[in-house]
Amino acid sequence: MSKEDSRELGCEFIHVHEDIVDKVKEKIPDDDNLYDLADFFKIFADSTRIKILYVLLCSEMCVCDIAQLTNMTQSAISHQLRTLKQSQLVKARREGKTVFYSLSDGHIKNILSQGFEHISE
Amino acid sequence: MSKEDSRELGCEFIHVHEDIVDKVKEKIPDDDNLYDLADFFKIFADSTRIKILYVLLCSEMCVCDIAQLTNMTQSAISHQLRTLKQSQLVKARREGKTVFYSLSDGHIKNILSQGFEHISE
DNA sequence: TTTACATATGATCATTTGTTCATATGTTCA
DNA sequence: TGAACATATGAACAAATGATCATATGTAAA
Repeated sequence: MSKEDSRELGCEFIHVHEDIVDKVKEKIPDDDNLYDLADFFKIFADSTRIKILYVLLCSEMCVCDIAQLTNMTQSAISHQLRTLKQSQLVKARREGKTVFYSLSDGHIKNILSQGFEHISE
Repeated sequence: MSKEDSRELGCEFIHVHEDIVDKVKEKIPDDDNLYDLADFFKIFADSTRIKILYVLLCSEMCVCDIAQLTNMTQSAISHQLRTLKQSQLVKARREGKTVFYSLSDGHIKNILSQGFEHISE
C-alpha cells in the first residue's frame, strides 16, 4: 500500500490493526438486516405507540377507548394503529361498528420490559 | 352521566366497560417514563448507530476506524458517537491524538439480539 | 512554534415523522 | 333508505432527524 493510499484511508490505527478491522467487518450484519432492525426499533421509538402497546397489554380494545385512555385524537390513534398493524405487532377484529385491536405478538411485553429496566438504572 | 356527555366521550364500549378502562389507565406508565422509554428505543432506531454498536461489540475502536468500517464520513460518525455517549451507551478514552470508543453498557448485546430474533421470524 | 493529523462541532439542507383537519368508508338500527 | 356512529384515510403542516460541509479544537512530532 503506497503512502498516498494510507493518507486517504484515515488514521494510522487502520494500518496497524488492519487485520482486526477486517475481522470485525465480517461480523457486521448485512445492510438489509440493519435496516430491518432499525425499522423494528423505530416502532417503539414513539411514546404514543408505546402507550397503545401498554394499553393493549391489558386487554383488547376499540379505537376510541385507546384514544380516550391516551388522551389522543381518534384519528391519531387510527393512524398509529395502522403502523402497528403493518408491523404485525397488532391485529384487528371487527365486531359490528367497533374494531377491536389486540397484540399479535407475545414478545412485546419482554421488549418493553427490557427497555424499562434500562431507563430505570 | 348525561346523554350529552356520553356522546362526547365516544363509542359505546367506553360506557359498558368504564371500570375496565379505569383499571387499565392505572397500569399505563407515567408520561415521563414513556418519553424516556421512547427516547431509549430511538437510539436503536437508526441503522448507522446500530452499525456502530455492532462494531464496538467486537472491540474498542477509534472514530476513523468506525467510519471506514461503516462506509460513513468521519463527521457523521462523530455526530452519532456524541449521541451514543450522551445516552451513556458508549464511552470514550483518549490516547494521544486518537480517541477510542467502547460500549459502556453490557446489555446492548441482549437488546440487539432480541431485536434481531424478532425480525428473523 | 509550525505542521500534520484525529476528532468535534455549528450551520444548513433534505427527508422523515406525527398530528390535525376534512372527509370517506363501513356498519347498525329506526 | 337515511341517520347516527365507529373507524380509516388523504392532504397539509410543523417538528425532529441525519448527513454534509466548513471549520474549530486538541495533540504530537519536527
